Amino acid sequence: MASDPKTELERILTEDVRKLSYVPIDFYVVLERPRNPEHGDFSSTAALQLAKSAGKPSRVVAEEILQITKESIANSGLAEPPKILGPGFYNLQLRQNTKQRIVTEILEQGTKYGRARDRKPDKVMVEFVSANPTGPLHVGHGRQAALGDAIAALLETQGHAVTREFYYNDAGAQIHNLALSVQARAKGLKPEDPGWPADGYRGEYIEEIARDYAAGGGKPEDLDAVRKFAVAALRKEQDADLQAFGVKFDVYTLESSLYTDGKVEAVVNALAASGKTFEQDGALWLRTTDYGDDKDRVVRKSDGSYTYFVPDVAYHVTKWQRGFRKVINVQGTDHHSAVTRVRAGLQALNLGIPAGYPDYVLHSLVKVMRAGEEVKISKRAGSYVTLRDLIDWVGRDAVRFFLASRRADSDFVFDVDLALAQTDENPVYYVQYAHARVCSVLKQWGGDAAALAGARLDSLAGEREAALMQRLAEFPELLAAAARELAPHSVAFYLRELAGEFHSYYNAERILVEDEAARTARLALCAAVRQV
RNA sequence: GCGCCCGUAGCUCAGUUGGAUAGAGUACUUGGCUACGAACCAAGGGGUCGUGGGUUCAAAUCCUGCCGGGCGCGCCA
Repeated sequence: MASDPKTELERILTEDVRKLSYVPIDFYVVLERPRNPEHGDFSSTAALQLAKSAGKPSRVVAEEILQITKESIANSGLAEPPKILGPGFYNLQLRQNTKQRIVTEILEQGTKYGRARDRKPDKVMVEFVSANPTGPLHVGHGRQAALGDAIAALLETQGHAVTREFYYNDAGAQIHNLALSVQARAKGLKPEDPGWPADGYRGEYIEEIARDYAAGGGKPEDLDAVRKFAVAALRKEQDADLQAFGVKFDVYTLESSLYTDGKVEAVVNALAASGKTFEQDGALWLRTTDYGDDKDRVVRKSDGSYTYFVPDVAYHVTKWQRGFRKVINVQGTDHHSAVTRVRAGLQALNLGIPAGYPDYVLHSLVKVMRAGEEVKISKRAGSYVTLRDLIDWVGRDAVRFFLASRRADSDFVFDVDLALAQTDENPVYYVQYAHARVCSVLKQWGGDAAALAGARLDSLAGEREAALMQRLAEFPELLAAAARELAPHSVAFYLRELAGEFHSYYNAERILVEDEAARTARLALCAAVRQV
């Protein structure tokens, strides 16, 4: 199985360069892609790195590298003779037919192109959204849904078996609060009235749920029935929102199940047995400071109940016990204090869980702008903008693309007017348009697209064609890096660039030219772009 | 006050084992449809990379002081 040109060239260069007396035996030559096309397709800064230990100017080292490698490069047939530029950059230009191979490869591999060939043994979980059923999903949940689903998909491209999981609190004080709020509404109270629950939810949806509850014959006095009805209604609404957003989960885990299954109690017992706990003021504490926390944490309160921290640790123990050796939690930065705490709890249990388990992708909150002002409320939820609002305003695809196309930890301003007024120039449509154009030109051509994999590609020698082919060749490496860094935004940027280079090519060159060989070669290139 | 994160073009943002002249989109100016989708393209102006030091062949990137912003600091969840 032939490796890609870059890997092959790195191997050849590394082998040769190590023959130089001053080069360490473990030195690797790494090829980078220069921004400036005049610097070739690949470059190495090996000479600059080695100059010091060699005791020679970097330019001299570069010349020596050039001499010792030029024969192997020529024999490989992959690249033109190397060149030295500037202070000692070693630059390689691929031969035309080396670049052209990528088009055939993409068309032969189809949907497999860019994906890892081998299955990874470790099961991976991505936990995201995990909204409590106390209200409609907000834009922050939307960002999590877009990020989490994209991260899961990225990990799948690398051969991992990925589980998408949603965890929610169905038993805590917030749920009780929800029940009291709906009950108050069912009794005819309004948020402004005396007797309204102290921290009650005030959104319009509370009134709707109360009305539906009464319409179904429910009695306001039966708080347990109110709670069940309200939770079911909100779960249903959240599920509908996620479906409208195109996100599906494999597993839902309820916090209450951790209590009923004895998982929470088991964790408390294990922590107490670990020797890492102590009693103070009638409460049981865990020395999380031993694991880098800034203060110790209460495990069991003086009234005998547990803090939220305990089921959280118990939940992550179940992830480990279910065989997930890699777990990614997508959460808002407002949860970052939980990171150290949860990891500390897991460490204290002595189960062999690594110190950095689980991974976290923390995202900043989304600020929604409309008519030049920040939108902080919505009709339905009251105190925040809902995911449903965004979908209704600008459409599902645009919202997903936007929310996943920014680094998670950057603050994000979502300007609704911009997305609305300039729908045509939205990046998602720009990328989709490139795909549509390829489909259209293939349709006009009317030939058998499957046969393009066998097309002769010699005529693909133009500058734009070379740029496109190189961009296409980067895709597998890009996917791997994006998966490794849990950074789906880099895929969005890549697609923007690929689409841009395609549009530029398409405008400059006619695809359906008279000459048959040139025509099929160009169509093959277009089809490869479409595939990626 | 302490901890984590952020500060790059008017605006929204890329730039991650430190590399060559810091890039896109948007907005603005100008040009391009009798040929494959103008939902597009081509060209132009726009920068003390918050700021002062340090590390080195090389710093937007690493270290550090300061300034500004976000989030978190409960026997809440």
